[in-house]
Amino acid sequence: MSKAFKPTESELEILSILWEKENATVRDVHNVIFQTKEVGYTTTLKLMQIMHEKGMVTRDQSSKTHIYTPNFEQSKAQEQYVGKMIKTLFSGNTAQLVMQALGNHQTNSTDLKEIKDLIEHLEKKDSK
Amino acid sequence: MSKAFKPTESELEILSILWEKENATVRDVHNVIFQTKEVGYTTTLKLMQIMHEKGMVTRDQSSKTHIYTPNFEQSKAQEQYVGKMIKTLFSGNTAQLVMQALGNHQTNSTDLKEIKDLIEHLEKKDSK
DNA sequence: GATTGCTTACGAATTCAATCGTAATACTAT
DNA sequence: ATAGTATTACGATTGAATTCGTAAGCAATC
Repeated sequence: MSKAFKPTESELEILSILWEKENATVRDVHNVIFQTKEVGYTTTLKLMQIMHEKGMVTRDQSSKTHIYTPNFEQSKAQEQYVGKMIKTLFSGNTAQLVMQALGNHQTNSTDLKEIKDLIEHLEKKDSK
Repeated sequence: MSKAFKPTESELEILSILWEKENATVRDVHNVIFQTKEVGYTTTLKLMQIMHEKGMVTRDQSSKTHIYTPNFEQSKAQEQYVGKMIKTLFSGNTAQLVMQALGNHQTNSTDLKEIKDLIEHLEKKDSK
């Protein structure tokens, strides 16, 4: 089993911004968070410092304004959370999660086709 | 927007058991939790009492041993968590979540067919 | 070279989740 | 009835997450 990766709510929010942007300064991150949450700059700073201590992010401090980079693959987090979600929220029923996701969230036709291809691939595998 | 529903880790675990069983006593819930987690009975009790205070569960206290029932639809929780997950873990890409789920978790052929039907239905809708 | 404005560093306070011990209460079987 | 067992109630503790205030450092500008 790979190392347990268990960011808190706030940490996950910051990570998601870092994943999106590849890397970012505290100011960058704070600006995004501040759009939806009234929170002080030093709060964001502190959180990111703690994340650094925990090894969740790397930081380049060569210039005065530090630049943070996520230290975990987004895909790892995805795997973990999807698994947990299927278990605790969908009683292990993967198909139900899939249907819920597709039913409630827009998906373009290219992506739909891609999913269909995957399913057909799985069906073949299944039958042999 | 419906009321914010934000159970803690432990509360979600308890809810998932209640959803599974329709309703349950503290003992029932504790037995399940205890299989994977060394935790005292009164801890589970306390958690469920707090959940009751918060209105997350209803309890029938007509007999000495109370019976708890979840006060939120599982489907509501699913909706909310799936939405949040797509946003923070998949940068809004629903298809990616679907592929991740299908790729990493067993799904039987009946379910696969059902998903395919849904997709075809969506494609029709899309094109008109 | 003073002033202004960001930035980091750090400590402290606050809040909250989780855990458990103990006591009171009800139920069961002897 | 009494002893034994299971349940609820409740308070207290612990540890972690979150928040922010203040100080100190650095850089650009007047």
